[in-house]
Amino acid sequence: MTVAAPATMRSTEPRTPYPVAARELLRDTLLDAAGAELYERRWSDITMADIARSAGVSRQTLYNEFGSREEFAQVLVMRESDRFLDAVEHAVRAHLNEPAEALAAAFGIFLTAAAENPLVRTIVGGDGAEQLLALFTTQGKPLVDRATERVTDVLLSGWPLVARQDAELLSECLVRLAISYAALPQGPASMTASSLARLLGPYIERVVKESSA
Amino acid sequence: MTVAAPATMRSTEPRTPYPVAARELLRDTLLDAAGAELYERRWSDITMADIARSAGVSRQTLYNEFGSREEFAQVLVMRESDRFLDAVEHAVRAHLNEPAEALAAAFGIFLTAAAENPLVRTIVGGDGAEQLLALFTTQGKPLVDRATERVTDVLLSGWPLVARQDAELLSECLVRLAISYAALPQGPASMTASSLARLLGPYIERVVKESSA
DNA sequence: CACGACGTGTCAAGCAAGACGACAGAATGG
DNA sequence: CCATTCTGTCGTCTTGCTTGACACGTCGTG
Repeated sequence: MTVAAPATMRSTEPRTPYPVAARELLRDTLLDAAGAELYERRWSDITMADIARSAGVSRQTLYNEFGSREEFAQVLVMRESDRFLDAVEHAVRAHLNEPAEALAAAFGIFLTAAAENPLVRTIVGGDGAEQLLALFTTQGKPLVDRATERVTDVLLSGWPLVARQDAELLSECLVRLAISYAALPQGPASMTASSLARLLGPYIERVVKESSA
Repeated sequence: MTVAAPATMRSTEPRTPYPVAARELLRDTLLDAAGAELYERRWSDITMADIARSAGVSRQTLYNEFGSREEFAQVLVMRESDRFLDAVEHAVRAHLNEPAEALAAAFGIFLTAAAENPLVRTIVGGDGAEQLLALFTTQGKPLVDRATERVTDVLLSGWPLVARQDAELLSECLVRLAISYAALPQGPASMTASSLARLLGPYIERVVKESSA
């Protein structure tokens, strides 16, 4: 029962000053508003005015904060992908001893989550989300780069002896495969996950083994 | 694994508009700042300027938001007590079938949490917190009233047939006893809790029985 | 006792962020 | 082809936070 000393009261941790927190809150509120709208309408039917109103803010502030509809969508997608990466990271850390298992678990988690995620569903499933879809594919460089970087970091922190180049190659391919299967699923998530584990298992075993030799 | 659909994305729930959330955030940040300061210094050594600075805000906004040092302290204490009441509420709901047990559990939780809570510790333990102490006792009407009301609500929602008057009497006495034992502990928390359960058990059994008759 | 130092509470002026209204340009649909 | 609607931008107005100043009361010190 830790109600007695809430996290906000630990003196050692650096509490975020209000101005910073307020800005963060503003951006989050706007992104959340968009997310909520996406639950009901498709992206092409949601106007900037809708998002601003839904966040309780003027359209101008939305533009001040994000520049344009494009950029806003970019950030929205980015934030969502970060959440996926959190889950993936967690899954990998739970299987540090069996690399292939880690891969299967991470992919399983990812694909399951993706299948349920409303943002992903609206993109994959329906019309009117072409703009968003592009952010994962043709315009997806920022996303792929960032995701690759994060996955690389996870790999290197979990298996420090693996060569960075190997980790980067693996990460990028994983990210691309993840996006591909999220966009166009093939059979159940666990099946896909284990298939990929079989496919990439040998490579993983190899680089891990080499590193520990 | 619910990472896929974060709570902030449920369309049905009423998302809080930014202006409201920002205000809330401002107040919380200030209160948290005070809490953090209380970890290190005593209340009488903490200036309004300290709190404002620690929250990353000007002294004036602190005054705009809370009026005076007194009022600020009042709110601070109030918020903390609300957290305790959350814990108590939770404990009670876990023992809806055995009223006396519920009482013992709630008191046990409460006293244990109070003993560990930094705010309470600074008030009970040391000098320089007389102003805060007063808010629990001589100036404690708002706190006692509010706490009594909340406890009454919990009781009535758990045992709907109990007469409101009985619940109110019991609640007020419980609140007052809780404050008293928090301010001046007597032996271990569990001991005190069971003693009180023995003391008030008969009354509780009585009103519950009467109500179900 | 008088004095300076310090904290509270208040005020006015300055400034930055958001709200509001309006507009050009592009896309959409009747 | 015209009307509508949305995007993106601009200028003005309002609001809220900041800054600096000051009166007042309290405390510790010479």
